[in-house]
Amino acid sequence: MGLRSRQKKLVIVESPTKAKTISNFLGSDYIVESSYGHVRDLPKGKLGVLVEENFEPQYVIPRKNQKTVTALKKLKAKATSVILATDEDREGEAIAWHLTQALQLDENSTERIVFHEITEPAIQEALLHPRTINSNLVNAQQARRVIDRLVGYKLSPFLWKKISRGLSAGRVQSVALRLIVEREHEIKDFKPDEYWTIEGAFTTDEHESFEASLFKIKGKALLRFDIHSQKEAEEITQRLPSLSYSIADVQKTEIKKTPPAPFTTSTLQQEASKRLRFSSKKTMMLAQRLYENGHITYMRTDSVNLSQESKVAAHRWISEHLGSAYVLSEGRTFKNKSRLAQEAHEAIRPTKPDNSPELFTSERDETRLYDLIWRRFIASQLPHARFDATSVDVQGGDYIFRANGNILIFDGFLKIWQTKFEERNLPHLQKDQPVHLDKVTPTQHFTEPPSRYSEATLIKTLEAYGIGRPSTYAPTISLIQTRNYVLKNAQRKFEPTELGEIVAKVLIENFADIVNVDFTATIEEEFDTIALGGIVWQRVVSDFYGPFEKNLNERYETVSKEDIVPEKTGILCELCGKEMIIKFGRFGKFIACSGYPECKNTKPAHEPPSLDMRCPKCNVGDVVQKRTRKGRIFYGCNRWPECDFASWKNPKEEERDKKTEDRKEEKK
DNA sequence: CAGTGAGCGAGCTTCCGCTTGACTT
Repeated sequence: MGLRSRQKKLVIVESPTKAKTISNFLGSDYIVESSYGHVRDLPKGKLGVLVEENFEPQYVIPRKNQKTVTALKKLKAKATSVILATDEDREGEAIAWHLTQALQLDENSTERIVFHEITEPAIQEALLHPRTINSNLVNAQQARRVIDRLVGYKLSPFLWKKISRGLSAGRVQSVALRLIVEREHEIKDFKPDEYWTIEGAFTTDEHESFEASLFKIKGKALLRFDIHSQKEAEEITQRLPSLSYSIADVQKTEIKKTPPAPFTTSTLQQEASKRLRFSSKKTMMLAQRLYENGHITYMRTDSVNLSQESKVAAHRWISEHLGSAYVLSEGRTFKNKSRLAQEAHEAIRPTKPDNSPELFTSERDETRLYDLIWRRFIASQLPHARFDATSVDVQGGDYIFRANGNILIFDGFLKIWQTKFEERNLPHLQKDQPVHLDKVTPTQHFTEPPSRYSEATLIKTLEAYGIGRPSTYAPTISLIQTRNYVLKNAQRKFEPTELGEIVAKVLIENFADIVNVDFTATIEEEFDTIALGGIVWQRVVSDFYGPFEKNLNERYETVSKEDIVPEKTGILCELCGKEMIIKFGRFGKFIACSGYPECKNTKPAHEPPSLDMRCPKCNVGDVVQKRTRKGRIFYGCNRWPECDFASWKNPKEEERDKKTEDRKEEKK
């Protein structure tokens, strides 16, 4: 036994599930183990970057990784050799390199293998062509890590000093916050613009009716604001009834709708939020369970690749259950959008496509998420949907109306993946056929402000800018909420808190180019140059840090706490007579006595919004709207703590509901 | 269901991106 185990080779990957899969392919000559992600990192308690010594990182093995490293060291001692088989990207290469350092392996001779899919032939093939660690790729990761550390650990203390302790800033979280804050400003500044549309109801001689919208006047297509007022709309509508109308043109085309790609982390989080109302955190927790129980492939991915086997399995399921009309002759392939997407990774899909959700029994939410993943995958291998689109122009004098018809002729992937679309039926119409205008309806519209970000749209936006990774979308969204920078309102949309507004303002005014959506994209280009061996990584860090540090030092001097949150109020303390001043805490501004700690008098800086009704409990105070620590709205008496009335429901609405109930009772 | 800050001065707060269990209430 001892002799046998000494002959084994140790293969290290990053996750235990991947280890198990590969172990099944490799048999008894190999032992496959997992590193559980990065084994070394910068220390949590200090900067950990020796800026003056060419940005030398001071890596440590965090306590929680000690056990893993000790175990791997033991296995290494018994093994004939070690093979590093982590992902073929920047982070994967760095994990491999940190392993050589933590396990005292020779980084220039330790075997490094990569594969483009986790199948037996692919892994056997990879074992035949080992390489060594690509230090350029490792260095690109070090630059990324060090810049993130410098930004985070230099900007956060600035906020502690100038605003309040415990705050944070970073390349990713601060841009997320900025997006939410700036969207709020756009909404606040929005001025609605009026415009009108004119609809006509037509009938044919055969008494078939249809609707069309005014589309052209004197050969000129109407733009959105061409009819800007009621007066303009009425001028047009007056002229229309007296004209005689006929069909000027009929165009028929076939429209194809292609199925969406199978899920990545980002699109899964978006759809689960939209369709199931799951937070990204909940989605990831459920997906992790599905993954660990072998039901789905890995849930942190930005790739839309599908293995050939999975396509074959989908093909089989489709032909058995949906019939030959739904079978594609060849599997459908999707292109990866993300520049950093990993060819070796797959989209999130069911591991056994035959396990359709009806057969699936487990916790309800888990099943619903599986159902979503399964449908999206099957749909991706179905034919496109086809529509007959008809466009009909109706002319009367100088005026042309247009009607659009849309009829589904083949549902294709829509059979499995339902999406909203409107079918609109038009009667059979021919060119030059006369029609009658029965009714003209002018409609007033107003442009609407952009909508606040939801989890879904925020993740979509961050991903589009290349900010954050599949493993960080959900944690980032949690972080800006636990920091009290943003809240989710009743519609599950993000609104900045007073604190979030102030933090964003300070960062934008003083560190504009860092909390910018383009910052990540710009440095990613630099990281690419490092990865190709075009520049040393410390040079990139130094070019960034020089100007950054200079600016930071200046801002420490020039930005005063008093400018950010002025303290003066002019109010005198009713307990001790000293002046009351504005203080800034975790929950925003509040008013406190300047005699602290002798006098601990405080009051809220903002009066809570009043419902303008008597407190139902004490009949003396007024009911006001307040928020709990977590941000949830509740209603209480303004005489608190003398009166302890509190309710989740709006007591005014409750009263009204009760009255209508009573009226119903009376009628009976 | 309803909060919050400083200090002799020590020690701490904080980033992003990999990956899962292991402290206890």
